[in-house]
Amino acid sequence: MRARKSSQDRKAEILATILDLAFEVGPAHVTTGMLAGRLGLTQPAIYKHFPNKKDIWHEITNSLCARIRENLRQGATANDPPLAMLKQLVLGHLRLVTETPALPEIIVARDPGSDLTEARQQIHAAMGEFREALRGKLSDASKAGHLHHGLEIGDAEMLVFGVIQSLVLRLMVTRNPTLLEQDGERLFDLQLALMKTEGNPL
Amino acid sequence: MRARKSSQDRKAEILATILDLAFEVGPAHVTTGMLAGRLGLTQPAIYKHFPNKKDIWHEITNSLCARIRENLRQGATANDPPLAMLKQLVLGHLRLVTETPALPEIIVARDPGSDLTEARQQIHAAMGEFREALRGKLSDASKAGHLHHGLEIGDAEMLVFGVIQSLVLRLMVTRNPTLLEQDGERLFDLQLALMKTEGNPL
DNA sequence: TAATTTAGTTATAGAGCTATTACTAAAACG
DNA sequence: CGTTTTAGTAATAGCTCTATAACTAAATTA
Repeated sequence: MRARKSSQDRKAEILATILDLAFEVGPAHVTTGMLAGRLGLTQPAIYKHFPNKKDIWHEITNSLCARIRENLRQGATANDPPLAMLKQLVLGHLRLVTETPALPEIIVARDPGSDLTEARQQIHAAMGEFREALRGKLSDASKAGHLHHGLEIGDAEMLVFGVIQSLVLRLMVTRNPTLLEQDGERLFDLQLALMKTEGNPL
Repeated sequence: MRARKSSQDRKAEILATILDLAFEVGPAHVTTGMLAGRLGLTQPAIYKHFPNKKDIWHEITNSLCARIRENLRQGATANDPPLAMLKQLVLGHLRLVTETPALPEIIVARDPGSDLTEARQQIHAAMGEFREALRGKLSDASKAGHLHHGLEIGDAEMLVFGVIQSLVLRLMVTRNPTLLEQDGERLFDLQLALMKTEGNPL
């Protein structure tokens, strides 16, 4: 019986650790035993802080969705030109993924039980709002004449989202989050330069 | 004791079914029981055809890698202009994913045991060759002056791969492979039009 | 047609995971 | 300081999954 911590501290530790483990072994394969082991506890100790595993994911979900939407609000309130706000949205999201590389793992996770089903659905919903926000900024930019006319907004959104996806898949394969933001900014600027009205930008 | 089939037929059935299930529930969550159930057999029947689960994935891996590389060769042998060959590579890969939507699931799968580890590694290797091939075609096109000079080949590769990734993630979220090829061709053409030397292409 | 092979069955060992129960001792509180 | 609360433990029930063993009957082969 060692190192007894306050419930609040321990809960926070558990939530942070489940995200670490989710990135390492995949969200669906994080066990209560692993979680406890990493915290130097026995497996049933987890159940002093959460009634069941699903509820741990529930809190993770709320926190991640909140952070996705926080980024969304930042992009929405500023009064910059639409393409600057678009860049803020994209780089903000890449920063979130860099800080929490478990996020894309959760997005593509499959789970046998229903522990992660709610998490996945909620995060998909928040990501849907993110894509809507991208679309909104692209639409504003297009109306302001900043993009090639004839460029469909839906297609532009797919291309911009593709920049993010390309980087995120590389993260999932290499397990290395460090290059995301750096390469992200360069690629985003490039993709946008290609979509802008003014001629040869390179 | 019903419907006894030849070993060859049954093996093929098992391989086809594990891919179906991998798309439905995720590769790591396909159980021998599920597999047998879908084929109208009992769970241990699977072990009359494969010594263990890992070996089923091993055969799946070989078959998928072969198909990835087959597409690669088609793109390599033709004598078309480099950007036409690039398009062939990309659309060929999207066709493969449409026919076998479990492929991206395997690429991002995490498994607790080591059943899928080899599969994932081998497929990552084949996908690395695919990206190398994209890079090669883009390099040829660039040298022939078909692309904006100043466009880094590595960046161009990320953007083209991003088109694929954007579509693949949508597939994983919507579970609907039907739109891949159709939208794929349009988005690829668009991305390439933006990267081409000749001015405003829209 | 009789003997052999083998695709299939039932039963079960053994491992890992979630969650509960009963107990223990460190904090918090009066 | 004594009582209460609660973060922790050990033990274990119950479930699911992989794989093996022993057996059975449908095909194949002699």
